[in-house]
Amino acid sequence: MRHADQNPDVDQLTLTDVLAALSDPLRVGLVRLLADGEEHNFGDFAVPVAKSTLSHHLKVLNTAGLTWRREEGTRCYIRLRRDDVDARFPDLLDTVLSAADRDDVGGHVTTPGKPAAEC
Amino acid sequence: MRHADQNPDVDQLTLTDVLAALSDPLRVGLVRLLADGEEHNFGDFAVPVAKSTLSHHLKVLNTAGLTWRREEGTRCYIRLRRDDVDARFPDLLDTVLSAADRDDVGGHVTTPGKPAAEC
DNA sequence: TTCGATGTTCGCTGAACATCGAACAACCTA
DNA sequence: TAGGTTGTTCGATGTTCAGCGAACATCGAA
Repeated sequence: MRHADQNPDVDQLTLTDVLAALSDPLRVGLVRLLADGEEHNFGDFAVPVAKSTLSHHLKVLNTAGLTWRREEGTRCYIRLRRDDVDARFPDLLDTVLSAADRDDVGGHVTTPGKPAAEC
Repeated sequence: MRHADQNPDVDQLTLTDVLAALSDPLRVGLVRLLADGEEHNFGDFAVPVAKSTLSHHLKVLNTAGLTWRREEGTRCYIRLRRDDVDARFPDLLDTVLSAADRDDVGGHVTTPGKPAAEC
């Protein structure tokens, strides 16, 4: 269940890798969901692709340094690496997320039932 | 000398296309040079690739909506579409250019002799 | 131990992309 | 008219990428 090179070091992040990771609508949709700051796992993403494809996209986000992942038993929890990305590329994530929200980029990425939370 | 679909309309620009165009170090280098706001042509770019490759990259930037091009005789003048991009995706270009400057992304893209200008 | 849930990895495919050199078109100039 | 300059387009080549299903590993629960 482990990736070869997970959670790269902050100073290994490159601008072009981050931009490449964000140049796919599905991945932008994932990042928008992750932008709540919470930890998520696969079940939290309702995407119109096979689970192997979802795994691939989440791996791209992780190796680009956009997400942090942590394993617990058979689940892996994923969270946006906002502070690290902000430290490395100030304002980039905010700017992209704002634009993505305005245009609803990756809007086909939703959450399933998600029981209204806050309880 | 004409491209099929040049200078796309402002509201045709998509976030992911722009980010994809900016996910290549060479193209980021070109954009950094273009960030002076001036018009440039091929001769202004000293890049370590064949001229057909340079043509390709400039076309990618143009179809993504990042540059404006204008033909005059046998030369084509290229300029950054900063106002349009800013209108469509506020702060994005500034943010990316700042990060690119800090990391010197695309630093291998330079200007040749460039006779000190301002005369 | 057996089953279900959760993700990863492994081929595999078709599409897209970066790169080159060569050929071409358009224009300017001598 | 003959060259030279400027940039585009056209194969060709090799790489990367998105996508799938199938197989696998791991864990918790029955």
